[in-house]
Amino acid sequence: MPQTPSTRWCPTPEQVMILEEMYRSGVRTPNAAQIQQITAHLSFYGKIEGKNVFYWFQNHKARERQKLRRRLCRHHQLLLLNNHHHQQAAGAASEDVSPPPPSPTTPTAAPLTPHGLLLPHPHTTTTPCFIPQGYNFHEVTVPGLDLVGKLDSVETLDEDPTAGMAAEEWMATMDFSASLPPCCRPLKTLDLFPTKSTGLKEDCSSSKSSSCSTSTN
Amino acid sequence: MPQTPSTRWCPTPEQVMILEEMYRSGVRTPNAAQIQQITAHLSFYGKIEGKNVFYWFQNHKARERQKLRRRLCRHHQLLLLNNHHHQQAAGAASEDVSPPPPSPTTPTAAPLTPHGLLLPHPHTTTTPCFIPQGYNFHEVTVPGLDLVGKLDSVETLDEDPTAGMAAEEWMATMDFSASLPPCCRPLKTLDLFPTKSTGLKEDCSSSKSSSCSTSTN
DNA sequence: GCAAATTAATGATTTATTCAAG
DNA sequence: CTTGAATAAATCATTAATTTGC
Repeated sequence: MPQTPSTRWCPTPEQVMILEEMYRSGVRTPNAAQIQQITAHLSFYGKIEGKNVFYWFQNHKARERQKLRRRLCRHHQLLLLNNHHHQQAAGAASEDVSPPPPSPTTPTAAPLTPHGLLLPHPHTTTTPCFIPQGYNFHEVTVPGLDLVGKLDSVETLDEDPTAGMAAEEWMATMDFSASLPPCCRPLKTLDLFPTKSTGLKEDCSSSKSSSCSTSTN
Repeated sequence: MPQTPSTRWCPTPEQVMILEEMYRSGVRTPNAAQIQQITAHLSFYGKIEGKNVFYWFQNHKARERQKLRRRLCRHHQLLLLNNHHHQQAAGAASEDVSPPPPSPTTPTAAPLTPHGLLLPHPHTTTTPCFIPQGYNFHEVTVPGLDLVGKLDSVETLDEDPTAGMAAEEWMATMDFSASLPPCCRPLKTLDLFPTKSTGLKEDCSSSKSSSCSTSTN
């Protein structure tokens, strides 16, 4: 018998297909209920857990972003190079970089508080490379698709407790604290247990400069 | 009646005290079972959920690290300054930087827990600034404490499926996919739903240089 | 004293980074 | 090398402290 329980989830092609379709349709950070539904749906095609769905979207989102970033970076560098060498090099970009919409009238006003005060900590981070602030590569919601269905159809609660939920919060929907035996309420003494040792990282003058640097590993 | 449901958890002093005590005792990233127990314990003192415990440890860990980092930074800068000016300035440090023990013969062996368990992946990251690799500021386990108790006492399973679990994984312990009504297996069509728009950030050549830079606002 | 205005803490979310299985 | 899994860092957002003018 296979004694290797295969520690990690191995998605079937159908599962991947469906997940990708959902992603393409705009799903990025499904909430608890949505993850439940997706999981239930995909479990028809193979073994799957909620956390698999959760991680999949997390990873896919991150890696799409990273991919795009890399592409834009390459594009940028090419442009610089071309500008430098004074060559026109029409369609030289090796990959079709989806044209970043300049977002003509992005309100992105300065961090002015409703009180009319300058914010002490301008969260509008330093304008990256040349990526427009509000540019989201895949937020477009293709309305004609019905692979991705109404995920919040069950239980049309009016109060909808898990309304704005997203990401990790889904883990909180089931308050399992009630699933404990009633005997462990005042649990007077607890023993200590080991923890993972993670040393300090980061520097005083952190200069990450990581992304897009054609890592030659 | 208070119509403000108070979206976020407001820990009671007792809860904070206990959590801090646990942290001091070495708890850093409790796993699902541990979180369950802690939650059950703390729920005696006030409303609390598992995710609150999870977040608390996450935040506390991060912020302790950050605090220490800052202190070390200041210390470092002071040292540099003093070395530069060739002044001895004995105890000039404005804050008591917990002296990073040079640990002459720190066996800093792999993260071996008191239980004799090897931790999954030590994440021995790139050596930062000047912080010794295996230096964990609060990993010391004070053995005489019984505020923190044996958290993994319930259910001494032999197979122990959630053995090396930690952090977010606790959310996966309850495979709620089974808690769904059996009717929703092949869920043929799902409707799309809106997602939060989160734009790109980060740069190609990111140079944040944020921390420790005595911001003169 | 107090209440609006700010600031500091900190709970909650999202993003980036890293590890390692396949 | 791809990608599932896990963790850390960054960020957002709300509450508590604290300040400030009256």
